[in-house]
Amino acid sequence: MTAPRRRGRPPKDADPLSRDRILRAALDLVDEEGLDAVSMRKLARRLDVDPMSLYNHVDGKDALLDGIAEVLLAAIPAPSPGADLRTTMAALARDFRAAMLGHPRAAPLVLTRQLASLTALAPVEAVLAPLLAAGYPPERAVHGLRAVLAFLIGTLMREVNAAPTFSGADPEGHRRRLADLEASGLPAVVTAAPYLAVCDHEAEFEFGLRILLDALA
Amino acid sequence: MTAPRRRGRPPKDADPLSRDRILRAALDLVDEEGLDAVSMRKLARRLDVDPMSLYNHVDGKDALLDGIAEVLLAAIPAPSPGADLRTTMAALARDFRAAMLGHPRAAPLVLTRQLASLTALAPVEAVLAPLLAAGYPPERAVHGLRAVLAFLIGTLMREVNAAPTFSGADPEGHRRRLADLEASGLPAVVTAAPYLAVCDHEAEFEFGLRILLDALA
DNA sequence: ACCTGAACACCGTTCAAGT
DNA sequence: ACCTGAACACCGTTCAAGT
Repeated sequence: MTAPRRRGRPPKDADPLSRDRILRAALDLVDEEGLDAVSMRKLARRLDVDPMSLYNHVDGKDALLDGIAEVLLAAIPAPSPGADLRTTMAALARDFRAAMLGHPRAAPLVLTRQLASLTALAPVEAVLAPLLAAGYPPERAVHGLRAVLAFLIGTLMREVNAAPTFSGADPEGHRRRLADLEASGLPAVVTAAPYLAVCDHEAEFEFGLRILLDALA
Repeated sequence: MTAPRRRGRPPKDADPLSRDRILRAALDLVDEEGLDAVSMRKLARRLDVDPMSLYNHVDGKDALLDGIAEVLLAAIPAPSPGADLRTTMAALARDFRAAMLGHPRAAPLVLTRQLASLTALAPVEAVLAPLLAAGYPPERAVHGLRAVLAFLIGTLMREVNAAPTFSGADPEGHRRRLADLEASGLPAVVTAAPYLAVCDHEAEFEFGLRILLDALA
């Protein structure tokens, strides 16, 4: 059995606390138990530390959540410059999506919050450069960038919030949804019911990305 | 001074509690103090009622938030059927946006949560009908619907989260953002800096909507 | 500089008791 | 059927006390 913690600094054998270690533990916590389960106290318990110790490295709960979002954003690989618009944009969009799907329960933190926006300047450069090279006036290039970003955020929000059943094989749920749609009596809804009752997120993502890139090219 | 509340049913002169009255008070609370400020106890205080009384009409805090989202969705006017795709879709998108901007602090509830999806079948019909009439196969019509919806959600999420300053006239913040962008040294970012430093949400919305409708027409 | 514990002002919700 | 209050198991954060 371990001796009870005394006051003051911890024995030197304990791993020192650090912002980095805290953020990694927080992301683990979100992955395992979801966003609502995050609390300073529970996180401290996981790190075997007093709750107030966290405040030496993180500015409070809100800053902690911002920090998790940053960790997620940092996982997006750097864009390789120089390719044409379609290639660059599609690669960035797919990498962004992959990063979010790697941590679906934490993803709303980056999709929902006001990103400091300066943290993500490299991808912005990677997208704007080919747009400008293609002769877009800067104002229109920014519009294009923002339209694609909005689509990305909306698609991913749907994807990470969707019940895991909605996409995959849950025959019972699927049958019930289909029946509900067909019972609506609305003609176009009834016609499209088989496609409304399921959602292949990958296909939706690729479809939307394609028509947006078509529109910009 | 008012006599203290006794146990049991309230005196007959008090407005009876009801799901509807609770949801309206909750929406007011969100509008005034933001989503984080919503608590069952504070809401009960506003209604001059014991916190536990709310549970007779609402299934708990999560159901309360769902209820607020439904109220917001219900504020979208019914689509007028029969017009062509572009007219219908643009009208629906603008009405949806207007409803969210009417309650920007509550909007994330409908943008973020898994809508029961069956509550909003009328707009789905209104969008699918002209797509099918234009000869779209049902599967592609559903793709189109979902792409536009994703764009809408992403745009509105940015809009309701953005600092009010980012769009309007805050010369100091604007100057600082512009300086930061120009200091990045990234050539495309520097070129587009004047447009990256501000965001006219209305213009972004109309631009994205236009290119999506172009792509679908 | 960093860690700790007690304390304060809150939460959501269960449950038994009222009318 | 509906409302109430006490109680339980939690929160985030301030502040003084430790080393």
